[in-house]
Amino acid sequence: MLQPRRIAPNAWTPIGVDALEANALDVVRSTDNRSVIAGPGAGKTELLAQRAAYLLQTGGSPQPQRILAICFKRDAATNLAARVRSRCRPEHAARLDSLTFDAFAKSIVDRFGQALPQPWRPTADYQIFFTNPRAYDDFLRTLGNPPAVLGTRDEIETITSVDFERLHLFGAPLPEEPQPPQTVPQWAAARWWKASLRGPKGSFLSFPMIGRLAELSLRVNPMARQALALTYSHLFLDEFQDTTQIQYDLVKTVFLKTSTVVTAVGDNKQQIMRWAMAMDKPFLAMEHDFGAKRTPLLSNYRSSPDLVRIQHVLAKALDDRSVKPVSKTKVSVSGDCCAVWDFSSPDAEAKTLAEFIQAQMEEHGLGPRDFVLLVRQKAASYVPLLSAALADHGITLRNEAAEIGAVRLQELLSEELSGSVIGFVRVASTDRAGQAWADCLSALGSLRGLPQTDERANLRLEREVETFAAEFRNKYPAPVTTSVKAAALVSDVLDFIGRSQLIAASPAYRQGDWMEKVSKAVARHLFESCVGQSDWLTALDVYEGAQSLPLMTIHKSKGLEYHTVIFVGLDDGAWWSFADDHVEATAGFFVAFTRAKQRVLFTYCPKRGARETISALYELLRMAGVPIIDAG
DNA sequence: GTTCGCGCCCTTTTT
DNA sequence: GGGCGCGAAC
Repeated sequence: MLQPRRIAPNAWTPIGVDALEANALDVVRSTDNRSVIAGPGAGKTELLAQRAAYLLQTGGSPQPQRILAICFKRDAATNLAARVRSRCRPEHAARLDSLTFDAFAKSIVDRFGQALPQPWRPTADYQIFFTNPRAYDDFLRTLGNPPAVLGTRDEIETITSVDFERLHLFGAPLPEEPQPPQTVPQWAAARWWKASLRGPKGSFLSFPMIGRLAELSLRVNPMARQALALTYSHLFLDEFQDTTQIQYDLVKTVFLKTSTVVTAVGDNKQQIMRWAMAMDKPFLAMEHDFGAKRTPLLSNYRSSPDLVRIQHVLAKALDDRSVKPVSKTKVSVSGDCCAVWDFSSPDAEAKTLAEFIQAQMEEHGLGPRDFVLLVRQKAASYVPLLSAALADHGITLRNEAAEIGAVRLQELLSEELSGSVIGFVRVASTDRAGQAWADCLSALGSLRGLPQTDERANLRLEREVETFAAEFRNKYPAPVTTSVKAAALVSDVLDFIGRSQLIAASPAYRQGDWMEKVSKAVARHLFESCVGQSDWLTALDVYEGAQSLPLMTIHKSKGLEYHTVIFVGLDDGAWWSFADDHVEATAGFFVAFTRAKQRVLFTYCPKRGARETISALYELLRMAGVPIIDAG
């Protein structure tokens, strides 16, 4: 369905959905800054997708201006871009830049970083590293004595890695001219910056550092700043509750007091990244600084009315002013939509759950991907018992966080390299007219930088792929049987695509040995997925987990939805952190609960811990009328 | 070799 | 809060 080139604003209607609630439509058509606070299932990403379509199709974002959408996670950025592509003409969709915060900040440093004041200027070929608290501890420990006028070595010992990162390294925007340190922590922070910017092998930067450098490089470069603000008529900020001070300062420097219209969406009740430097009250800051008008969304398109009622009890505990959303779906299950199941042993628990899931799949015509097993932490430790019991009922369990060599399964699947290899295996084993061919050709075309209009080049490419597919079928007629063969397959595909093309499309592969690590992980996971499979398409299903029941942590489940959520282990053991920060832990509980469309089950087993520390969570469930059932 | 005690890790995104 | 690894002490 090709959308028209231009639609009059008053003739525009939402695309691909039945309707949008009044407030959502108001935000879609808004011309002022907005902060959209909306609970789970309210359609926040969908709202942004519709707004992008509206602005692009009605000329609200006039040519040649663009829309900048900044998300927190890669998959969210990809997802938003895909939704807009499916609703708009290609030339419209191409005017949306959907990026992660880190990619946005890096692009600024790459463009304007060489114009930074000399003391802050990184080398042009800077490398990226990922921080962990240990890195700060190690750095502080190996630091020499501070200048005597500032203090002593002992003072360094008292700096915690959290304070060092949040307060001393990134607590405030960088000054144009580095100031002489007045305190020992300031001296240590200055040493960190210097060591990172002026290393023997060039600069080594982390993303928080890149964020701060990006902000400074625009602050000292008004021309660049203005050019950027003029490029973007509109700015979208997704998952705004997770915004860090560094990211917010960057947004302010670029877009404050410009004509760019800002739309920030998120949900304070789902703020579970505070320990990762998320701001305290980002929406209040946005409303204060940008004069953003708060617009709540009041519908829940995900969960049944029964679940929404219970969700509201939890929501009240997180924010006593929260308003109960209106459920837009119907109940489709019988029995309790939510219950706590008590078990005498993890063994009994695994058996009962496996039986229940199989029965539910049959009763409601569901697949394994309609269910999720959620845990608070250490997913791998739950795997042995559960996967054995599930296997007895013909269900395969998949730990989404399992490590395949250096790469986590969930990340592996979103890697360009993995997608390419899988794409070629699919092409070689499916009909020439199928979707796989079209996807593969367009992906390869853009990797090689072929313009879509160059018919001759595209035809040549098509013939090249046909030849390669024929060779491939010859060499790998059936799923690979050895890990050596799997590695050879991956290598063959990479040779055909061209490693340098892949690197150009995904700069991350230039970094260190990341490409090597991902290739190895793809080969290993491919080999493991082929075991016992007689045809390629089934093996690919195993690779992608299309027929497996997912197991993951709450954090991983954010943004996802399932027919039935089974939370395993509602006990003090898994929720040890509840005592430290019960607000963030309750937000985690809320995120877990709100993934469900129809049913939420919690399991408890005394062997794993008491339920004293988290009695507040049980009290919330009791208040909502959720029964505790002795399940065996 | 075994045992004790201490400290650390749990939840994570990002080119 | 509990489990694990590591080094010291026996």
